[in-house]
Amino acid sequence: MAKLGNRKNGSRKEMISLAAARLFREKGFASTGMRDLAGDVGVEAASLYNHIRSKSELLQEICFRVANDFNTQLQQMESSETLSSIEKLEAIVRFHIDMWVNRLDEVIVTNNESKYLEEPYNATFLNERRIYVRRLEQIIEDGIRKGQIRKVQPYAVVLTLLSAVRGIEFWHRTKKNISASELEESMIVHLVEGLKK
Amino acid sequence: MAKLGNRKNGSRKEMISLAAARLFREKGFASTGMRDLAGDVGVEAASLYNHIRSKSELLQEICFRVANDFNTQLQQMESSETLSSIEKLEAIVRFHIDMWVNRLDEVIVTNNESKYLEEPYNATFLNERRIYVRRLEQIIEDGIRKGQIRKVQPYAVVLTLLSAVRGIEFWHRTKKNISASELEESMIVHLVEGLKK
DNA sequence: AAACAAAACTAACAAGTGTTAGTGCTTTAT
DNA sequence: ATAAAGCACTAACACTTGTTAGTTTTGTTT
Repeated sequence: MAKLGNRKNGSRKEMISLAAARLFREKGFASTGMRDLAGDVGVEAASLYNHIRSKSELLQEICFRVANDFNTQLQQMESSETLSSIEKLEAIVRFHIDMWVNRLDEVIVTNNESKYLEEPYNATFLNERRIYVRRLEQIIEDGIRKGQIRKVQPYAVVLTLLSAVRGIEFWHRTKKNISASELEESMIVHLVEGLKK
Repeated sequence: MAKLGNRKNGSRKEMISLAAARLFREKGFASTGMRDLAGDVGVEAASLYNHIRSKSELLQEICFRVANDFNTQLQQMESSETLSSIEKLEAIVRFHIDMWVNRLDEVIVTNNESKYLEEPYNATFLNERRIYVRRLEQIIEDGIRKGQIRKVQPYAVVLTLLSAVRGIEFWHRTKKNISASELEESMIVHLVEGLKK
């Protein structure tokens, strides 16, 4: 018998998840058929079900994998005792930019298609997002209290930061005369520099 | 006979378009069925076709109506001879915020669902967007040349500005202890103030 | 009241949806 | 070699999709 977590098994499942992320991004979750996905993987639609439980499961794995990566990095920043609030914020924004540059498919799907998660996953996801925003607000509030950050509306700033990096999606589409690192530096200066006291 | 452009006719079509915008936003274009839409309007699905040509047409009207409103306002700013570059930019960002606050359904559909436009509408739409970005870049380049704006990467700044305001979507979902005008001022300060020389 | 069009209805269509059942080939473990 | 599991296949299911045809009801104009 082939062991569970086999190399072949693993890579097959990964291939499906990868193709799903790309298709969900390009065509949207609802418009991506299992026959589309199967075609991309090079297999009949029914064969996919030897590797996955459902179409929904694919979306769940993508969304929560991404959410988990964001949460993990945030926790690392929170637990740092050497970084200033502004340095934490900058590192977090850089991480977001990095995710949007290097894992575009998954991140876009997580942002745009998470509403198609079945309950209770959808509710859980929205709740996790709310908490994530709250934790970012607290870093800013901390910074203001310690005199490292200008007096701003923490919630408004968090909304702006999280959304601003979504512009990278369009940068991907029309590769301009600007590199990823130039874009990153420009965004950091524009978004974070102005918060310093 | 009832005249074309009748009050009843007009309001019926408007009702359909309005309901479509709301449903397309909530459920996505692909997941919104004509039977869903008909149910919201209070009519059978087939009856919709006395007022519209197709589901696609509804999306086209929403997307190009919004695009047109953005283009019109941009043109007004471009043709101003009294405003400085930074003042133009601020007015444009305020207009974007205003659209995201007051016409959320249409704007979100335009942003998220335009990919479902049929050709050649999709290509036209993407092209119009590209041109819109280009024109914003030129305002920034102008401001830099005239010494009114700091030396920044115009393209990166435009991407950041256009995307940052998308955060308003989440503000809508979870009405926080912050008003629309507070949010607007906060965003303007965060996004535009830092560009001044 | 007669005429006419606007706009609602029912019924149906062809195509596409995610998914299951059942079968057999291929690979791995004993 | 033999048993077991992995994995792909075909065929089919129950359902939903956007849309059309044809008919009847509603409302306005002459």
